[in-house]
Order: sequence, then C-alpha cells, then structure tokens
Amino acid sequence: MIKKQYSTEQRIVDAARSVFVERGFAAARMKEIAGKAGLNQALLHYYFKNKDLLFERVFQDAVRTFFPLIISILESDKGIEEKMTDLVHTYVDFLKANPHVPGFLIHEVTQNPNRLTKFLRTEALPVPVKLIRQYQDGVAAGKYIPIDPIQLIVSVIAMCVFPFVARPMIQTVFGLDNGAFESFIENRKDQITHFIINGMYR
Amino acid sequence: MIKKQYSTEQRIVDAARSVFVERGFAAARMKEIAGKAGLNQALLHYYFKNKDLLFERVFQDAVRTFFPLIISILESDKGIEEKMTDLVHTYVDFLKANPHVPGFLIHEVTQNPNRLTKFLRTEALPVPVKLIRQYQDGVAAGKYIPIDPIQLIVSVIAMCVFPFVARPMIQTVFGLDNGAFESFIENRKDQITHFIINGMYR
DNA sequence: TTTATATTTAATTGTTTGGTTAAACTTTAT
DNA sequence: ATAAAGTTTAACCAAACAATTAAATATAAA
Repeated sequence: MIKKQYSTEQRIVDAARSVFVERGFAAARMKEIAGKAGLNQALLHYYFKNKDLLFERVFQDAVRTFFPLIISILESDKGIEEKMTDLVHTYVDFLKANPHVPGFLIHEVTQNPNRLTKFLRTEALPVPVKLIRQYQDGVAAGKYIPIDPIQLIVSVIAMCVFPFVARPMIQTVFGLDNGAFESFIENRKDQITHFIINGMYR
Repeated sequence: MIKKQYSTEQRIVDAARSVFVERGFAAARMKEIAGKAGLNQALLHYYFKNKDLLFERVFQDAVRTFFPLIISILESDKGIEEKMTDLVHTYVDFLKANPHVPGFLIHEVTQNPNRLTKFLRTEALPVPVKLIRQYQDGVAAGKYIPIDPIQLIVSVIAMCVFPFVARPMIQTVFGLDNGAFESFIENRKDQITHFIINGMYR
C-alpha cells in the first residue's frame, strides 16, 4: 500500500510539475493535470485538497533542486577559478536537463514572493561565505578587480540562467533553430568561463 | 474628437499595461483593467474587441521600447568600450524606469512565442553587425579574448536584465530590502562595466 | 440643428473552472 | 473474511470570467 500510494501521489506531482512549469500557476488547469497523471479529478483532490497545495509541492521541489546546487559548488574548498568553472559547467548541464525550471521559479516568485519567503523560513539557504571571503582576499591582495562578490555571483548566475529563461526570445531575435540554440549553449560554457575568469583578474 | 478618442484609448492601454505587466496575460482580468482605466467593461470592448487584441497592443508597445534601444547603442559609431559602458548605464537606467517589462516579455514570449515571431515579421530587428565586426576585428588583432560576439552581447544583456527579472528572488535570497536593492543596482552599473571591459581584454 | 460617435448602466449569456458528492468498485492490510 | 484505503464514474455546484445586449445619455462633428 505504501508503494502504491507513493506511485499515485508521485504521478500527480510529476504531471503537475509538467503542467505548472509549462503554463504557470494561473494558466494551468487541474483537469489537464488529472489527464496527464492518468486519473480523475476526484482522486486529484483526494491527494491534494486544492490547486494551491499541489502547486506548493511542485514549487518547493523546484526550489530544492535549483538553489542548493549553486551553494554547494560555491562553498567547496577549491580555488575560485575552479569553482567558477565548475559552477558554469555543472549548472549549465543542470539547466539543460531542466530548461524550464528557472523561468518558472522566477515568474512564480515574482507573482507571489511569499512562496519563497515562506519556504526559506523552514529551509534556509546559506550565504556562500567561503567564496565571498576568497574573492575579498583576492581583491585585498590586488589579484582581482574590486567588485562586490555578490555582484559577481549574480552576474555568473545571470549568464548561466538567462539564455534558458529567455530562450524563445533569443532564438527568435538571433534566428536560431533548436539545434543552433543547443550548440550556442554548449559553446557558451567555455566561452563565458573564459570571460568570467578573465574579467575577475586585475 | 480625435483628442478625446486618443485619451480614452490611451487610458485603456495604460491601464492594461499596468495590469498585464504585473499579472501576466492569464491572471489579468478585464474587470480590473476597466476599473483601473476608470470606465466600464462595455466601453473596454467598444475600443478593443477582446482580451487578446488588447494584450497584443500592450505587448507590441513593450517590444518596441525594449529592443531598439539596445540595437541603437550597439550600432553607434563609438568604440566598443564606450558602447559597453553606454549600454550598461543607459539600459540599467531604462530598466529602473520600467522594472517589470523584461520579466513580462520573457514570460509572455515563453508562453506564446508566436507573438514575437509575428511582430518581427512586420518590424524586423537589425542584427548589430557593427559591434560584431568591431569585436571580431579586435579578436583578430589579438586584443580581445576569442569568444563569439553574440555570446558577449547575450551576457551583457543578461547581466543588465537578470536582477530586474529575478528581483524578488535576489532580494529574498540575499536579504535585501528595497533600499538595499536599489543601491545594489546603482553600484552594479560601474561594477559590471568594469568586469565586462576587463573580461573582453586578452 | 441633426447626425455620428462615445459613454454609461445594468443585466444577461455561455463557458470554464476548481472543487464536491454519492455510490460503486477495487485493492490492500489485518 | 472483513475493514480500510484507494480509485472511478458521472453528475453537480457556485463562482468567476470574457463578452454581449439594450437602452439611454452625453459629447463631438457636420
């Protein structure tokens, strides 16, 4: 019974993720989610009392995958260059496997910031103090340009995430079909790594 | 009569922009737009046959402000460094005045890419060939690092736009109140300019 | 002044949606 | 075998929504 319960609930959550991530909360339809999960709406409501509770589950799962990966890379014991390289490569590969998640999170947090605030009250995200200290030490030693390490982190994440978030726009404006866009992303990993590391050095 | 017609239609469009940009197409309500414009729903439909037509108008106006500014800066006759500085400063200032527009466009293009495709069929966007050539010449002369100038353009735009698009997320994760976020953006202009120009040079 | 256009109010319409209900059936656990 | 939990079907509900209608009034143009 435990096995069966897991399977039905997980089927619902997987279907819901698919629909919510594609359409967003407001445009997603419970009827569609039920259909995708291969069950009826009554059962959907047996497991999740309402749309908002189901959404919360999907949202929380998405946040749990999106942020901790960044933090663990930034907080490793390696040197900055290696961490930046790791971050770009690992993160872009993660985004390739989950291309719609950042856009989904950004939009839904914008629509309802309380969702993230509430989540972080129970599962706080550590500030990447190691990376920050490493960078500040490098600035003091005259090795890196004097910018705020938080700005650097935001910039690196921006450069990784933005092409996924704005994918249709970039494809349309620059006339890239799907194959060309995938090459663009694959090439991008080394190119922005080079640009970032080069940019940090004085 | 012309004066009056402009005023009512423009009032509707302004109200619609406000609501669509904040809530997105799916969650925006015609009733709310009518209320914000200070008129009734029948009049709303007298001027715009349906929700989609009204949205198209707002969308097109937004696209018309978002992209051409980038292109005009990238295609000026100035040197690359000056153009990058101009782009960051001008663009961030534009975004400060219209903070929700990029997020709105990105989300709505993702939900319905045809809107942008259709728009660009009638109002094509030039590719910034001058900037591209300038960068490629610099690479050939051994002055800049060998990356694709399109990647550079995407990165610069990413660094300008992302903090606005992901503002609530960044504020929440880094614990910035509104004042601190505004300082962050103001500081960011010079910091990313420095980072970008430094990053380009070999 | 007359005609055309713009505007309003209040009510209505048809559809969609999230959610509920009841009863029957199936599966699982004891 | 019985009881509990899971699942289904079909119908229903109330609310919300975009859009419409009819009639009256106000404003602008000819």
